[in-house]
Amino acid sequence: MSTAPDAAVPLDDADRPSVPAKRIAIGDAADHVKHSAGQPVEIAGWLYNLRKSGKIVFPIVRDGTGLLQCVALKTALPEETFEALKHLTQESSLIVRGRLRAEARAAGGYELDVESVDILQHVSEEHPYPITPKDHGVDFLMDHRHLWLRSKRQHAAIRVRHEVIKSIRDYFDSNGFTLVDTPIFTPSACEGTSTLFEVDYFEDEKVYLTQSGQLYNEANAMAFGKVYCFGPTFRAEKSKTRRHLTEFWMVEPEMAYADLEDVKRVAEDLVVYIVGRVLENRKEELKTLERDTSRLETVAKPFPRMSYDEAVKILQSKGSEIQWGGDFGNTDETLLTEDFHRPVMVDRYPTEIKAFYFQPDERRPEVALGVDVIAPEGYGEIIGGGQRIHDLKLLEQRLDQHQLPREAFNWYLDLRRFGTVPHGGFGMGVERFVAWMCGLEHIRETIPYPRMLYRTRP
RNA sequence: UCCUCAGUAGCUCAACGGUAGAGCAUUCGGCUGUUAACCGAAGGGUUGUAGGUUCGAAUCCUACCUGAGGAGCCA
Repeated sequence: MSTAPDAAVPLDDADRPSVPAKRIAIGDAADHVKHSAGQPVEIAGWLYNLRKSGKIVFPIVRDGTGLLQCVALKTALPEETFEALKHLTQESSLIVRGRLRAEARAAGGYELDVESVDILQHVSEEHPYPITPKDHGVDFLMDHRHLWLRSKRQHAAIRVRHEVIKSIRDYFDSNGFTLVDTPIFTPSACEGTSTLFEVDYFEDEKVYLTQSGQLYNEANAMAFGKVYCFGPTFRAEKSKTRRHLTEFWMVEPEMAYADLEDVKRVAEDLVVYIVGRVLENRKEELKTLERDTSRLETVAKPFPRMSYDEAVKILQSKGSEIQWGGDFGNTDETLLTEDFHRPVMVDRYPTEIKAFYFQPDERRPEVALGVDVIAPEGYGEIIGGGQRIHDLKLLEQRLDQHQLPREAFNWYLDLRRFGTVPHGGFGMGVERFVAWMCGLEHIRETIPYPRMLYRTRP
């Protein structure tokens, strides 16, 4: 379709309305009724569902901004128009014209009295739209993800995602951060731990899809002071859980002249800001998703803070098998947050289980100045970050300990040779955040086209 | 990679060793206020694949394929 959104669609003369109708979005229905009630309007959309009863038909139209019930009366319309509407199939594309009014009996509160209709495409009866208003299984829905996005719940989740992303950008843009994007093709592992997707790069060369922009972020922070990058990230781990994707979006701020406490302050501030924006601007979507928003309204500063040492003690007292030195499993994370209605910040993890670039605590080198923010309600780690090593000697030592090739990190070591300063930052996973906002069981519904262990289509 | 569970009509499921069935979707008919509308009728099947047990297998057994959930790893 090359038709521009506002272009007029050719009409048969018989159907041409006597008064030109103004194209409006369903989302603006309330506004229209308030200010221009009685004026003819047209809605360009798709048939969501249709109920009929003899001489009256109720087509429900969606246009991407909402759903609108229309009413077509046999007595008020030409025979062909009424019959065409009566037999219209799900997801057929159409433009309806008529008068809009408030109507308590219609879902959404507004209703359009149909005066004329253009049907752009009547979906064939031989191959009807596969997603019916009844229940479907996950496998079937995932195979039809390109169509599933038209459904109410999926639509709502993606709009919440949009709000989360926009508020992340707004937060950093209005707090002195510069967007400096980092490459997606990278020559080697950023952290040396997770598995990477390997890509053929012309003749003889291999590159990898980025698993974090952090190392480049550190260079950018030394150039701009406060920066963030925001893009897709790839992990070739064979994780098969409801919290994992192989391709996901991550925002990573990095600040020069910053320590662990600065990192914690920004992380907390950011989370509170996003939650506030979602609650303010996505009420309808959260309602569609049946999200209990009281669990989000309690998200305010300050977040409970604890050290890794304390967290281990709490977990042990709650019956966890965890020993000092181990990383938290998903059940551990849920246990840690169950007494709070806010995200929990845990800092000073064992240096052993953290990436090579984490700054060890001067007084206790066995712990690193890293912090994780764990979301409540079992949504797990949404933020991980901390203070980076700024001392050249120490960083070289850590590279050796991790058996990482010094040569590949030479440019990274330059950052410690030329005006090194304490600095830090974190990464926040967008999809886990959105899953938490929406109260979703599975992360796959938070991204339009999820890429998972055994699913790369559509 | 490991463990557990599931594949029956386009979809969601039932039938659990003895004639494969219902709801939705589709088609036809009825209904002027429906809310996943309702009522009546019709069409629609190599029960994931291959083998085995049995007089008889959707059902029991074996292997494989596909999917889901969990573990580990992580955001």
